[in-house]
Amino acid sequence: MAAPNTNLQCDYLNPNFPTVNNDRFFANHPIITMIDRCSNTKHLKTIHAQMLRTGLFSDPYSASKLIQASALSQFSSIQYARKVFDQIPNPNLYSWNALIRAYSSSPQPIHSFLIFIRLTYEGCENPNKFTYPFVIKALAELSDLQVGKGLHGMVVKSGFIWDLFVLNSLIHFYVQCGCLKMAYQVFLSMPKRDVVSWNSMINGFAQRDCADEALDLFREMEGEDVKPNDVTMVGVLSACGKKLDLEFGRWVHSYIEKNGIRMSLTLNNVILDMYTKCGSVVEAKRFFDKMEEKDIISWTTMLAGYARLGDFYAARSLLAAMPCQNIASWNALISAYEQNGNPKEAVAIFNELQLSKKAKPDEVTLVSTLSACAQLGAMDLGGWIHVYIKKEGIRLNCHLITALIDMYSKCGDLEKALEVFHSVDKRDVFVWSAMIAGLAMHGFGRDAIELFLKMQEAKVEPNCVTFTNLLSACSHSGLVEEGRDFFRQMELVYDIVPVVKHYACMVDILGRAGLLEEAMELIKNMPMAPAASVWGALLGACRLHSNVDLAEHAFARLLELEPQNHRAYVLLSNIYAKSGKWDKVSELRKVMRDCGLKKEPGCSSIEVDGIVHEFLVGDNSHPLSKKIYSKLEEIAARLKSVGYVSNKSQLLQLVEEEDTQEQALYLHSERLAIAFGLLTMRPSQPIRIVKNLRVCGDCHSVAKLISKLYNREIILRDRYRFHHFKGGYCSCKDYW
DNA sequence: TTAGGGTTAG
Repeated sequence: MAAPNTNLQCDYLNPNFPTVNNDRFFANHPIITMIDRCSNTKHLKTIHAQMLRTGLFSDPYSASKLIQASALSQFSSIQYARKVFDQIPNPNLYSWNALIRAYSSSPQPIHSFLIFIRLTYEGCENPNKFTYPFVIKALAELSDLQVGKGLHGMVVKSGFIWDLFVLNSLIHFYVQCGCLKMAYQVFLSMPKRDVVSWNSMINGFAQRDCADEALDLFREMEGEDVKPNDVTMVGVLSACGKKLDLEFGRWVHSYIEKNGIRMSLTLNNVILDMYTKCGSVVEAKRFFDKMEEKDIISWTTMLAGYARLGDFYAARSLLAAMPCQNIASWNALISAYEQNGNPKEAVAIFNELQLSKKAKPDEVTLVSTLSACAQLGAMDLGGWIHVYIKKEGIRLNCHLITALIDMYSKCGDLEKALEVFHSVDKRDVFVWSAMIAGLAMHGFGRDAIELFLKMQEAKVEPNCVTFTNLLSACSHSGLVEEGRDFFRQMELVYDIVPVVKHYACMVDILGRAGLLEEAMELIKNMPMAPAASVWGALLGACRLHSNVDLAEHAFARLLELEPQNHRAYVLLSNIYAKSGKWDKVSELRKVMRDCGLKKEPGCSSIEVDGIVHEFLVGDNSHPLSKKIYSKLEEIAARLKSVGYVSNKSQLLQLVEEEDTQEQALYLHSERLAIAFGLLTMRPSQPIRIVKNLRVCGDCHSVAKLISKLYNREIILRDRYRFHHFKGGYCSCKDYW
């Protein structure tokens, strides 16, 4: 490169030199033309130095060229660009825009907005059509709806509201903030839409679980004079994946090939993802093998496909075969295990990851593992993760907060759950709903309702999950009138149409309270077909209130939907037993035997020093088995000494929990777990037990007595709720 | 005639 002509310095400093009104006066200056040919930071710094020496840097146009290269080129550095910018005496609008743009896609988009604010105060020109798209993009990154709406207002006032780029950025912004209605409103308001407008809207719908709307929009787009491109197809395929619509997905795949749409790596990955999500792992693998270029996302997508289907062997092999792993690859495996009902394996993979140090756990890893802990009732590990989060300074996002609240609630430590809830200042609908669910499952119905009111004060809109949790709170606490009110308000006040789940909750509330006729009336008037859960709730209520006729009806309907539902048989059999219809009991058992139906074996787990111990009914496989059984005998003797007589009717019934034909009551799994807890845990530690089935009446009475006789707190989670046994009482007030 | 917006895995 030739040395720059330093003589120019004299010209520029010469008072007779023409005044620079034309911004582009130095456009052809040798130093400035060098900027365009510059290919690395070192060279750019040399040019910068020359510009300072020659005084060229004081020329706004020349400075803006330098800003452009430092902020937006391939070798750009936002820190350097900022330094340059801060030295410019009078930056022109181009320089402001370049910096706003660079920050908008940087890790700190907030600076984009801060510079924009400075521009409005200090700039010698007003923001233009190139300014708004980037500052709006920054606000989209920040998901700051309030500020973004303000900018939308500024755009309207400034007259740039009809600029295609500005409108497209607004669509994207509203989508990012989850305001699909506003995004669509902007979309509809556009006099002209280009492919980016359509893409933003289609992808917005696809991302926000409105797959049908996304696909409808794609069909509409086909009727317009805008050709879809690879980005369009990414949105369309992601909608297919969400809808599990394999047939349409295949059609889209061939559409892409027929129309010669550019096959980007992203598009390839999304096709792969669509096949795995729609359950066609064979087509996915075929496609994967044919892909010429694969990145870590391709590998992880394929791995997640196997894992979701439960083919953990194939998933693990793929993890081993990957050219490089990252935390996402491990997350795919952990979350698949966790969501497939294998929480123990999920925890095992998490431990393996920690030992191997092949990747560092991130928020997703921790959320999945916390959820596995919640399922297992593994509070030691859950608490350890909480400490890890604090120690590593990991930012608590709403996902993590929700997972922590859920973990502590389901592990029986409601106080810790509440502590987490109160310690944060940002709570979304999931955080509130998780806390409501926590209070509900521990029997604090009134507190759950109170929290719901606070949620409204905080201006957080409830969703359908919030109402499921609220109704379940009413059900566990026997709050019939409140339940009826919430059920009515859902649609009227909150515009949330009740789904089957809500009806099942409502049947449960009415049924438990003995309002069986009203429950039946509700079922008759349901706008959709009653699902098994609805009949199950009614059947449960019939057991509580010994209504044989209605039970037989509910049983028949339930079996039409789920012929293999063994719990239904057990429930009906118990209803017969309670009414002394022993012939019916044996008849039902014969049917069960003939159909090869076996009841799920009762299983209770207890975590001691970070290790989860599992006990099956009548289990003697535990290394401390002998000690456990002698402890049980000691317990039985102490119970007898205070006049306790076991509930024989529980023995005669085919109890929902265990087959008492084979096992005496004191072999119920929760009793083994309690005995083990008494043996191994410090007296100050509450005994926390997780059971897969509902606790039986006799074990419930025994647990109450043990809590008094041994002065121990026992916290038992069964299939439906929590029981806190303390001083001879249970938190459920025997209403469960 | 110095310039821009939209996309995928967990």
